[in-house]
Amino acid sequence: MASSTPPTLTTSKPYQNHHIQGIQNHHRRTANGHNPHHPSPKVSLHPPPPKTSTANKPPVPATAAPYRNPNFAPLSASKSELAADFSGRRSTRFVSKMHFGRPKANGSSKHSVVAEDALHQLIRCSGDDRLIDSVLLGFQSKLCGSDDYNFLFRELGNRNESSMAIQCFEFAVTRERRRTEQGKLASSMISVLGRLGKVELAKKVFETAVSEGYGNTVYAYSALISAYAKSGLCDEAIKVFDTMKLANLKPNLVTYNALIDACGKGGADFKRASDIFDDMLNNGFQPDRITYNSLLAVCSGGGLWETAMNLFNEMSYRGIDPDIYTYNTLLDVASSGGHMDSAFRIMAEMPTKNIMPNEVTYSTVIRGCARSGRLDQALSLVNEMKYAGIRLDRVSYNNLLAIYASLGRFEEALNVVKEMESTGFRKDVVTYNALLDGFGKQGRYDKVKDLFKRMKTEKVPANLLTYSTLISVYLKGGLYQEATEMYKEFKQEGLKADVVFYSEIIDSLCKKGFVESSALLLDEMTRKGIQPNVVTYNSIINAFGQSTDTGFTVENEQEIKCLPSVIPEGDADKKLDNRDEDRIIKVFEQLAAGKLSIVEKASKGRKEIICVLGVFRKMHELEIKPNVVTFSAILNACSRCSSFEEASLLLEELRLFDNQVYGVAHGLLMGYRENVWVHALSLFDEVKRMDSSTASAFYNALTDMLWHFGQKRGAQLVVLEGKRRQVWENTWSDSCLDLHLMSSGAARAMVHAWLLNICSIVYEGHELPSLLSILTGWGKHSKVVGDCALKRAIEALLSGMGSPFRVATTNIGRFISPGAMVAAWMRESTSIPNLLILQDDRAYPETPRLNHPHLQPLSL
DNA sequence: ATAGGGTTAG
Repeated sequence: MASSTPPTLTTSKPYQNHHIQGIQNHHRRTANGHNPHHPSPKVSLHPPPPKTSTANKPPVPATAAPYRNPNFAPLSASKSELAADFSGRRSTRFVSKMHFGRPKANGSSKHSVVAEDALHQLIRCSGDDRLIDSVLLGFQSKLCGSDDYNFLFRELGNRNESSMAIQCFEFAVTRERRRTEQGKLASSMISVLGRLGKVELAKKVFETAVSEGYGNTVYAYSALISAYAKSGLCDEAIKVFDTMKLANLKPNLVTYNALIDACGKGGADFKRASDIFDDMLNNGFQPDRITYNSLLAVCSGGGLWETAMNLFNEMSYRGIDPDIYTYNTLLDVASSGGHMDSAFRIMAEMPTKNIMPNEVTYSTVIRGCARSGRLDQALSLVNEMKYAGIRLDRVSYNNLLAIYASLGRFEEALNVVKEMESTGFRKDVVTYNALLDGFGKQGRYDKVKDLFKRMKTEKVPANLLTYSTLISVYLKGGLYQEATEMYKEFKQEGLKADVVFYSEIIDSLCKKGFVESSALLLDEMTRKGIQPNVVTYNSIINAFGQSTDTGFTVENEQEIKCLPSVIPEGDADKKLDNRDEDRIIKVFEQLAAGKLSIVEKASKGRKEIICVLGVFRKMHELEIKPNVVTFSAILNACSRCSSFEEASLLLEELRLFDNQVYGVAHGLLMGYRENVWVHALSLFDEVKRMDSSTASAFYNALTDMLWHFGQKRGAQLVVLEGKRRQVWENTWSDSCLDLHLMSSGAARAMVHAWLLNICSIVYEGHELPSLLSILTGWGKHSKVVGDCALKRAIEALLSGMGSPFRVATTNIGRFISPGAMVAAWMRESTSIPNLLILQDDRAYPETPRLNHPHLQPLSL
């Protein structure tokens, strides 16, 4: 396929990033691979045949077992890497997920009773180094070897006495003569520190051990790798691994497993993990269950559902039985990617394999349900869980109350809190943050203030998240005074802002229309050494053209410049240094004082595009990789442009970021549909690998943009392709059309196609169902300003055609008409089909050379 | 050496 690339797709790029290489690589592979392209993009107005999914069935091994079964999707498949790259999962996720000090599951500790004695005596002399040494001296002869010391290190660590643990370690290691025993002590100490998240201390112990001559063991290296893994420091773990090879030590299975684990916890691309896996195979190691479980965890971070399924199948092919970890991790991949039907199927399969779902299983799937809006299912799972005799733990409770709180169902949320407390769990910071967020989003500022006070009286310390939640709640509510107070308190507490903190403030300001102030903070965070990420940028790009009541001016124009790169570097630096200011405070105080006010609309548009282009420039400078959300945002921004010229400035950004996406968007926009359709299809293949809301958002953005600029037929083709791929998970039947997940452009294109289909039923002399209905919901998925109420757009469309559809009295998001009336309307006028058939404003004849046989014109 | 929780874009 696609060997002759049209010129639009080969334009050179300002910088080659992995993403673009990923796409190219991917295409090379799939072109020869086992996963042939969609056979025919022939457009039909009829619903596609039900998708026959093979993803869930284990492939049948072709012949006698090869070393690696070629039937399985290659582990090093670049498509996985691409999907991970493209989907824009948050990179900070794993750090926030860590919980250190989780007690070890296997309770078979090999320590002696004496060790427990020693522990208690040691704890009593906390803080007195000499006393500690004398206690240790007293026990020296009675403690038996590394098992006892391991116990001491771990227990002291769990009691927040890691410096005492290290003292014990030093005591033991200096009195130990045997190298191997010293080595064991060191590995044990390293892994204890690692588990506590004290990776720097672990590293120190390791380095000392190496220089003293007892640390050069595969165990010490593996322990350090694992320590980095637990802190999500994948790069560091890999560095240790490389050093290990240089030191002529052979990694073992545990080393490899720890390294793969590091990839998962560090949010690395799947490619990295699979390279390690390949290296492992090449060195003659057979992967075990933990290897696969760790690989599955990498999929979870990258949202790689297909890859996870392949791995799961590959496991059974190798005869490795899944365990509860396998299932829970697999469920995590499914649930976090929105594949809830698969999640339920897998969960139902567990008991048949004699693996019973536990509280982790349930909370994983419940969370997935909640995220994909399946509230009823989430709640019935909670009941199922209770019925099965699985007690809710802290995570489950917090999970559940967060679901209620986020829906504004506070009574139920508070009931969960009560139940949680009656079970013996006190409210923790997670509980409070969820409640604050929930009440805040509903504008219940009285409750927010109340809760925050309660938090203090109950001595639950507020953390970074608490403050960032509060600040953005107040900003979005226009309570600038309160936002300022919270920010001041946050600084007083000595908490450090991070990228998420800034991003949230930036987003809140954007949502209030203060795009330029946001750009200012973007500038400041960079200077303070906090790297903005793609989410930060996407917030600002999304804000482009979103009109709000509030514009932006400053009393002193010189004071604020939104285009950091335009200011000569030196000047800008000097400005900041001279004042040593905190711009957040400055912006907040201006807001509170009402000094940021409305600006003339015409000049606002111009200012904004300059500002956003400056933001793009900085994104390039920092080499921040855009993701599909960025692309959707750019396309949505195009839809908000009033002129083609303005839109092309934005499209140019798309081109600089990604030629394939640009090629498709631009090609369809310009009417080169026939030439780019093959590329469009392969782009849609990529998009379909993402979670469903990401995928539908992209389709929505692309169709809105095409529709906005008059390429209605192109928009329709995209929509039909999306429908074929079940992007919107919606129904299309002869009696009902469900548009509720679609943007207004996509929905309108869809309505045309659907009515045309109805028309053909009528013209063929068949009877229509007695009632036809079109569901719109509330149209929150369209980003086109002034066009954003899907319902209104559809209403206008339907009435404009003189159709008999009317809003249902029982459901304002639904248009209905008796089938007979629709049939009468269609028969009445011969011009209906012409009304329904969409045309592109710009269309070019097909280039004969690229005339693909499957690109036939749409026919009735 | 392996599993679930709270924060940012859509």
